[in-house]
Amino acid sequence: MSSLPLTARQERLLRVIEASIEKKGYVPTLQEMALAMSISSLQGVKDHLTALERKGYIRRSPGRRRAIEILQRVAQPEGNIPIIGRVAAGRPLLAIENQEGMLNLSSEFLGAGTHFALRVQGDSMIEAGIQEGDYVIVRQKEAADPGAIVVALLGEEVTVKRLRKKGKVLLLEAANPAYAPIPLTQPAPSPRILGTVVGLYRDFERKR
Amino acid sequence: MSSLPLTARQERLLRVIEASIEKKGYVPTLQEMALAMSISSLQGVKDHLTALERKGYIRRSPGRRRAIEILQRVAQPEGNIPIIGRVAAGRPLLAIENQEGMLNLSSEFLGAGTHFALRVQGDSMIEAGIQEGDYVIVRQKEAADPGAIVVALLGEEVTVKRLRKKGKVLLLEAANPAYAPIPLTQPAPSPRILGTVVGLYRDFERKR
DNA sequence: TGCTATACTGTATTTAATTACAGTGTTCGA
DNA sequence: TCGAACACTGTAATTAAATACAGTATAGCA
Repeated sequence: MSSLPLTARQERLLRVIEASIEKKGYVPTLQEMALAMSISSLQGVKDHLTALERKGYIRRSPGRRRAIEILQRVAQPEGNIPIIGRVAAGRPLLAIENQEGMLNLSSEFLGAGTHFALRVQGDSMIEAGIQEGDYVIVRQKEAADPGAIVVALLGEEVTVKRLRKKGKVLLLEAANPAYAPIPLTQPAPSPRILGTVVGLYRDFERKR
Repeated sequence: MSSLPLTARQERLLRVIEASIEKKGYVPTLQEMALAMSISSLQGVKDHLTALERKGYIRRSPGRRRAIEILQRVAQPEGNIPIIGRVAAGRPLLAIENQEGMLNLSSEFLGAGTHFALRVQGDSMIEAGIQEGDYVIVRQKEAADPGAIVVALLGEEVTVKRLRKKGKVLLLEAANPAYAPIPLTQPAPSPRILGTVVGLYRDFERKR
């Protein structure tokens, strides 16, 4: 499925075309592409298009105007949230190897920032209405306000907890009396906040 | 926001254009439109486009080729679920007047059928992890299997309940002991099943 | 050292696609 | 009954936009 790598300029052009389709709904002309790429000759653009076609990213119908079909996108469209499987220590959180799938949500519900989705394991947040198997939608950021539901990394494990302030210490508190609160300042596997939970999706059909 | 009504042919053409953009990623030519509409003259197509522009559904850049921007769609794209506000008796469920907004979800999570979303009011399903303010995603159908969570119309009111079979009678049962089960055969405001709940979305940020 | 890919400039040519013009017939409200 | 919107046919003219051709320059590989 994955094709030949693109050069910086080729990727840039593909992004220009994708942006026009996203925003306007139609493919830009070579002139418009040249303008967006700061290339003065159409041939320069055409060469890039030929390369993009050869590498399998687009398909053109020779002769026809503005007939460029995008076969493989480079920029993921707005509101497309990767579902993270295992969070492997060392590897960056949003590395492709971690991704299990995609969840699409209209951006009006999301707001700004980088988001990812995570499947909830265990029943530690059951009293907050978050069940095992639910997908939590997380906005990536290192800090959070007390009271917010956060996703934290504890060694190799990822947990969903509520952030609490008891006096001067910040705690990760489960919404289940069976679990003890964890102070953020805990040594050894020191907790690291990955982001705050901004949404939740539950699938009633394919839940095992 | 809502524009002038379209004639059957005008709506058909708009759907043809939308389909091409959805499938191919680019606007069809007048020739292609004429072929899809079974019109032999380009002028016929052009007349429809002029009408579509006058009515505010598309925007064209005169002279430029394939520069049609769709301002208002007729066919909602795959995975776009209308959020129903009040369900007014008499009016069809999915009438535009009822719609409060749109929720976009990738179709892999939805499956086939017509879907709509509904904001949950009250705490009758609290023990099933469905809270007030949550959006339930509903697949429209009149019947449902026992055990499924359904959306039912009770007179003027819409409720989310679990369908149960007690002996021979079907009951609408709340996941909250404060509410009594309602038999489906109840007279007067006879319950009508609108669909089954297939998903749930909770927004942690704009929840009042 | 020659070959190939990348990354362009600049002008000329061609044609896909829109636009223009001139009609026909129907329906429908004023 | 008359104008206006709708729903087309058919041909000719125009042009937006893709193609073609002729170059320049750099980097990397074998």
